[in-house]
Amino acid sequence: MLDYTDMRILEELSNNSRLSMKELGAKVHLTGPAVSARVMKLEDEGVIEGYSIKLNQVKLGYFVHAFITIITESTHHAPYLSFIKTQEGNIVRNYKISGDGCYLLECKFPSNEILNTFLEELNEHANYKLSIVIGK
Amino acid sequence: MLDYTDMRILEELSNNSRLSMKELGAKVHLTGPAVSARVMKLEDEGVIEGYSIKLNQVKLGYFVHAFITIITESTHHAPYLSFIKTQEGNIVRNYKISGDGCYLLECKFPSNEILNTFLEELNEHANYKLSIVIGK
DNA sequence: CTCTTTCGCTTTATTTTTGAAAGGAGTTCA
DNA sequence: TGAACTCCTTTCAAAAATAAAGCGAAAGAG
Repeated sequence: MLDYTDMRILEELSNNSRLSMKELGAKVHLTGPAVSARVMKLEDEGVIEGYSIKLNQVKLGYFVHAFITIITESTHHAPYLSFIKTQEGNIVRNYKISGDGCYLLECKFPSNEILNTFLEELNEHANYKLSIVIGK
Repeated sequence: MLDYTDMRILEELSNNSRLSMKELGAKVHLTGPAVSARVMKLEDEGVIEGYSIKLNQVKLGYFVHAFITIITESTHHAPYLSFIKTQEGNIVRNYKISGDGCYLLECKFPSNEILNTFLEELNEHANYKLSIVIGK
């Protein structure tokens, strides 16, 4: 289904999704129209879900990056879920998980103070375990 | 430093980094050359770190997505770190964290069998707690 | 207040890229 | 052998990017 050239295309677009079709073609030894047709096929098949940018969160003012394991006390998660919907600016992703907790929440904050406020509000809806990202 | 238009640009490029400068300009009420200049400035400042694609991991054959909290027994992490370097295809990211563990490892696997093999090898270098991603 | 500089934008014009269309080579299958 | 299909290249018109020139508002100096 996906051949080596397709993998190479995905690799190159992962590194730089703004390559022109001509440049991308040169990298994978195809002409512009040929590579363009393959990319469109990958989009249609849903292999490529979208095109995005990598942002420097520190330069956007988010100095704190954290993962929070959520343990909801009760069996209904709605209060927690509606709470995080009010916190979209700080939330990167909310993964439903099996294992040690119900959710794994990846989030970002401008400061520890704001993280602290967040945690206090969070604690009204769920228990948590906090991991601050130090590197990489 | 970053004004409202810059934020709008980042928002639009996050949704679709392959917009033409002309289309992007229309969305933020600028001409092509004007947006292009702003985007180049955002790149030079390092706010935009790169352009990438979102891939459907399931369609690439990765059916299992997991977060693994790593607890290294000894104080030197080198054995663990060199082990994960041999596993690049399965590893999305390795975060150094404070909190419950030394690292948080995000990874993906084609099957539970391959995850199992990975865990057995991992266990030679570190203890771990496994969380499988179920959704979102 | 006026002159000058700077900044950010638009307009214009050239170069480059995209994308549609036509056609060719290799493969499969009857 | 030849029809149908796939995947590519070539060609060319339309669209976009890019470089350059110029405009107008804001800031600073005399």
